[in-house]
Amino acid sequence: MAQGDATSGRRGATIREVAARAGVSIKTVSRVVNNEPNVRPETRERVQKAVSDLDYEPLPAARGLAGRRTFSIGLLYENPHEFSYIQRLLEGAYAASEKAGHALLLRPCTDDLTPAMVRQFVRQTRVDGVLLTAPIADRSDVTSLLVETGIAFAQVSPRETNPLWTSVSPDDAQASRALTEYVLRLGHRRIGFIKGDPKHGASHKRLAGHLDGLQNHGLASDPALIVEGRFDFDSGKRGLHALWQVPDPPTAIIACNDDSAAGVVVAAHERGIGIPDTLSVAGFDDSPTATHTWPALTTVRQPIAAIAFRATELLIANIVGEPPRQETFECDLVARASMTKPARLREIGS
Amino acid sequence: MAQGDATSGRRGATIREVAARAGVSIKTVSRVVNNEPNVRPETRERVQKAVSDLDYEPLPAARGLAGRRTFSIGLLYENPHEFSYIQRLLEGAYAASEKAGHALLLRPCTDDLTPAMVRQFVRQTRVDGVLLTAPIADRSDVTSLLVETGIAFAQVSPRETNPLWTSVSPDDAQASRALTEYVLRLGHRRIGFIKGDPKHGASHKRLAGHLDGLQNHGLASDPALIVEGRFDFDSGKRGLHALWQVPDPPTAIIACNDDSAAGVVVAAHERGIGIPDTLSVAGFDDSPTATHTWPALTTVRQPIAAIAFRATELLIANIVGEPPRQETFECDLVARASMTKPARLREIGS
DNA sequence: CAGCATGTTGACAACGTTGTCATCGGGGGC
DNA sequence: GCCCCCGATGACAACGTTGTCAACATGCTG
Repeated sequence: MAQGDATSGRRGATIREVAARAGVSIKTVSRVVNNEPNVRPETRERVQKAVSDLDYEPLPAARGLAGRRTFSIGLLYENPHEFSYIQRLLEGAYAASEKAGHALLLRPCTDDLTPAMVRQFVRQTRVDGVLLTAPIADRSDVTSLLVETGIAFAQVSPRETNPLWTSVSPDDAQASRALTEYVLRLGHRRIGFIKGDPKHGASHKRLAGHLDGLQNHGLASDPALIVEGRFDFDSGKRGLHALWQVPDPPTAIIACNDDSAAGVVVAAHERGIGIPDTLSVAGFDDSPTATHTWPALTTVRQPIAAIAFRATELLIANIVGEPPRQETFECDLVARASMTKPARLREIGS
Repeated sequence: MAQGDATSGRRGATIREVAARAGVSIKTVSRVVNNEPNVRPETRERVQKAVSDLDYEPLPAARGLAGRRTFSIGLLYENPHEFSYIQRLLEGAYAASEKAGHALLLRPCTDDLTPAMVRQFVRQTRVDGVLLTAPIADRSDVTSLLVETGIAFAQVSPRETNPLWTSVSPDDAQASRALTEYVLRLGHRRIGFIKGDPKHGASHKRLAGHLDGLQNHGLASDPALIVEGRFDFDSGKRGLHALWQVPDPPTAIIACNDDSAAGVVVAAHERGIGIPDTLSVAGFDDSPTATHTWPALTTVRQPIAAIAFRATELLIANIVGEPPRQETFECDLVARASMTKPARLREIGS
């Protein structure tokens, strides 16, 4: 099977030829190919041999026409700030699709996405289901449309889960709490926080986790230390400027993703603020950016490829009748040079 | 899913219903929908009205089965170092696919891609054609396979063009020459060059353009100033270390992409080399990285979304019988803070 | 005015698979 | 020993569209 097939590579074998070679009806071939029950093991084996002998591959168009399934799923995503995020997501989604023999259809979106556009995509492609990635996963007009039209879907990193819908998310709140507690353990007491894009559920969860972490250590949060952001580099720069104007400024800043953390680092350089000497910085996502800043960023690694893989698996399972599930993945703290003990503690030794 | 009940609008109109409403045969509807000639304008209009009244959308599966086309194209790409590159490429390819009413099927690849894998992808999905992005565009085993099996394809940024094949590329050599001449005009005479991944045609073209630029100014290239690289951040760091060991080190470094240029910048910081005071740096691609380093990178903007858009258009045109074409896009120099005149010239004024 | 090319339209047969239902046998309950 | 049930298999009709080819109308040529 390593070399080009002996049969004319032009047109593939049909189910009829397989059936003839195995000495069974086409229906039986169909059963074997689709892993249906009620086929004698001996027959199944014979058919499988014929299939591989002829290098038979069922024609998706014919399957789609005769059955109801197209064996393809759509992936809706909004052009994100961190390109590596969507890239790893695609990787995971593709791997799961391929494993299940499904095609992955792309549908890049912008923030002016309307339900009508989703409807057209679905009607045009006839995908069996769609993967909704954040922040589209939280568009209730989109989910309503899909529920109404009976199209299966799975949410990746939605803000809220719904027991009737399939969803897979990182445990953002927990990860953020752990990061905050790590910062506190290093000795920081004034911690700035730059929020993420409010459209993304992750932004809210990360803030909530941060506040939890502070509370766990008996600290009240200072509203002046929490500033707006939108997940982009400039947000980080603006965030630093805002936080540096606060009387008694922070000794550490947590930004809601690596891009904005990189913005903090660069803005700090521009103002001559030493990192991590004067200011420690951390981000989220462990994107390439995290290791390309100087110094490299302490961050939280999010297994987004695994999350997308699982979401795709669950989506396909749901399409074939499994009940919806909601799952959560743990994230890991990645300590790097951008964050150390505060100067106060370093000076007095320890 | 258990919700098989056909609520309103679940199932779209068929060509038969459209034909009945317009008072014509299904074949005529087919002609109108496919923009075929030989339909009276009056009839065409009547059919179009029926189509929009019923919100008719032809079923791809049925079209694929009856005709030969699936109205879908595959996109093969290798997980790149610069994620934004592939992201913008997807954007362009999607836009063109959508405009032409085609679906875009994703096929992420790794560097262990074999022709057999491509073959399986094509046979499984039955795409009408594939878009080969660099460096896969240069895999002669892959192009041979596609030629043999008669699958249309278009190359994005191949190393060499072939008059028989469709390809679209940036004018890397010209852009690189322009960048080098820009650096020379600033007054630099010792220019380091960090090569890109040799698998990519762009790497070779950028080097060639650089050498051309030097030659145009009557300068010989110093082999010690040209070092290996692979388009990644670490290449840039290694490149700086290597170039800094050269007696009479460069006052400017051109890296073959922004990621490796960012590596140069960070490595320089680590060694206390001031940028751009002591060393000027430039990259290629104008990725987000270019504005996220400190200082921001002088670079060459490559209109990759437009390139992908055009490649997709040409691919689809080729599928319907147009002859192959080879096109080139110009690139723009983007000057930023990472590159200035050499210190030598700044000190003596001007 | 006959004859012929050309434009417009429709009837019908594919296309390759799955869904439905019928058929055939054999094993177990009574 | 009879009957029923169920597992295994196949015949055949969809599924919704396009390709082929024939039929008919129209306008132009000679």
